[in-house]
Amino acid sequence: MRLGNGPASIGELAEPFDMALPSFMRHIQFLQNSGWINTRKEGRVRICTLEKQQFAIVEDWLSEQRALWNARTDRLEQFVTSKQNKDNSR
Amino acid sequence: MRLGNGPASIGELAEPFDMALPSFMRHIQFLQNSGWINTRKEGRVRICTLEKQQFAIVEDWLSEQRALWNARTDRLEQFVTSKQNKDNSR
DNA sequence: ATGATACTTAGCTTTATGGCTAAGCATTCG
DNA sequence: CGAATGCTTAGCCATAAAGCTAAGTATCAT
Repeated sequence: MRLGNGPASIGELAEPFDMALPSFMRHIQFLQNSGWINTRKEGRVRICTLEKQQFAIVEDWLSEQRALWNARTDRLEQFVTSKQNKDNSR
Repeated sequence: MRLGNGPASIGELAEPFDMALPSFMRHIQFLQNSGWINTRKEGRVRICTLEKQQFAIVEDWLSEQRALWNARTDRLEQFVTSKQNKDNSR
């Protein structure tokens, strides 16, 4: 959430958490390895930024999947409905 | 992905995986506790279905967050640009 | 040049995770 | 009724995760 406001240093990100810095760093590294954030070193400070494209990718994937599911559900409902109509018309 | 096609039994879902059934069950339970799927018992068979709303919630959250970030970035760019203009007009 | 700052690295400990087998319990088939 | 099927429960084990402290390194400020 914090990174949504723009870049921040490790120290700033870690500050609200009751956790030793090395422990916090591993979370940062994990997020970077997973492609959610990027980091660069500015002097002795490491700056973190959000990898916004990654979030766009996830959103697109979700959107696509849901569209597929819904299309399938629609076809199923259509089938059930048409079957009902046939039965009713007997 | 399989559940996107419609409901399926534990056995059917587990079949492609080289994993003992109890182990697989824990994955199912985890997904259910996390709200991604739902299950019901039909005779001795347990049927799993996708909790589509959950995916919609995530998609909405992502969409909202990204909109916020982009709005902020836009304002930042606008600020930088307007500052540039002032500097240029001296 | 020294001390302070902001991470980093190394190494350790505790706990959680993810897997297994064996045995149990309903439900369905013959 | 007895056997087969489809999970479930119980209990165990190996490994990975997530934390810590202590010590190290590279900047920055004086």
